[in-house]
Amino acid sequence: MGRPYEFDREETLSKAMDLFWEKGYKATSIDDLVDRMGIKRGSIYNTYGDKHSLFIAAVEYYAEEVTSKTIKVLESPGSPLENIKLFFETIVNTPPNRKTRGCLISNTVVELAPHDEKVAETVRIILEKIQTAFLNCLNRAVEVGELSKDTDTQALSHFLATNTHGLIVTGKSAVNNKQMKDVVNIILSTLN
Amino acid sequence: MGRPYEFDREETLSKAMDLFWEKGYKATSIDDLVDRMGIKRGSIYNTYGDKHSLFIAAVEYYAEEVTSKTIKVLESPGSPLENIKLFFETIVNTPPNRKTRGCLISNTVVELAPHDEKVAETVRIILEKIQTAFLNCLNRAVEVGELSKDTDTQALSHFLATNTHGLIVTGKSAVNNKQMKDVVNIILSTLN
DNA sequence: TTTTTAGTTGAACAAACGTTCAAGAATGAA
DNA sequence: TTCATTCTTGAACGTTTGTTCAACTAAAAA
Repeated sequence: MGRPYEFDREETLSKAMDLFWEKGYKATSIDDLVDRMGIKRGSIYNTYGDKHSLFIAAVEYYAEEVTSKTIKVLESPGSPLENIKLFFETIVNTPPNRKTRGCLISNTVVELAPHDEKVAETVRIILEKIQTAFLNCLNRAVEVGELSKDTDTQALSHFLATNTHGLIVTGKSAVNNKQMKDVVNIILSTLN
Repeated sequence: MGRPYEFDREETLSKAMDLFWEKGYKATSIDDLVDRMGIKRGSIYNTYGDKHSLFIAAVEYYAEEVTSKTIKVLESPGSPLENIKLFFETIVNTPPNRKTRGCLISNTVVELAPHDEKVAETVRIILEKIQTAFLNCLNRAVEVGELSKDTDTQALSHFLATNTHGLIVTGKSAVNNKQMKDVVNIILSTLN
């Protein structure tokens, strides 16, 4: 068996995720991670491998813990269009200090994905899940009669995914909430 | 007087801008800059100051050379709504290898602005210019009767700015063009 | 021609970087 | 108790990082 871990491997991964989310990949050093995770360098390498592997693990953990919970709103019972509204309201109502973090996935698409095929692939899978969640939600809206039968749900789902990115980036540059609410109203007005 | 420069200070700044645009701030080292700019370390420091100052100069140069040219489409005579259509078509029709670079301003908003007040302020001014260009264009659309008089052009301008960010981020993750065209059609459909 | 000014060059710097590793410590199995 | 296994620890590694600087070189001014 050998000596057992003295730390919770999920808890420390969650802390690493938080730090990467806040600072990005390049700006986060192993020293920073040691401080935040509360375990020594050796334990990080022994448990998660090198920095790159740890980052990918963090992104995947983010997808499981953060993204999939956000997506659940779209899958919940009740009015699909109301769910989409809630989804965007959640983004807009993120507290200012959290808003500057944006979303680890968007951040990674911008910072790392263009130069790192492994990361790009990891992120692509997650983005596809989000877009599929929008699509399913829109298709259900058609089914329950909230959208007309000739709606191009495929196109609309891409539109909503694009606006999700857009709002998250906008939110990073300390924009006032009224502006973001206005934008959300226009997004929602396209769903008729 | 002293010894004259042996290089064109604007040309080398343009090369630095290209590299920061491609790789981001943190991932670009002084060595990388020496290679790309074709001048020695000392000349870089002597001419532009440290890495941070050079980066801000590069962002400002980008605003002058790239952003303001893109914005000019919105200000050109003729149909304002047609100009907006051209603006978004330019984004969608960016060749794939260039598309992964995205936009230096968006990239900077995501990577650096949240942790660097100086950079954040530089970028904020540029974002405001873009948004104002949209606003002016929309107001002109109202004037010439392409939009009804009760249009909330302020809100719409924020919507268009958000979608610009969204499309640029989407374009970074090697998405197919058909999807982006679909999104642009929906964006344009909100202008009635 | 001499002096002053100012850009060029390459070596050098300390600090920060990601990574490795041998020694120590805690567990279950023999 | 001894052994094998495996996590913990802290020191150490070689690179890469951003930055500085003294020596050199080219032009204009005296």
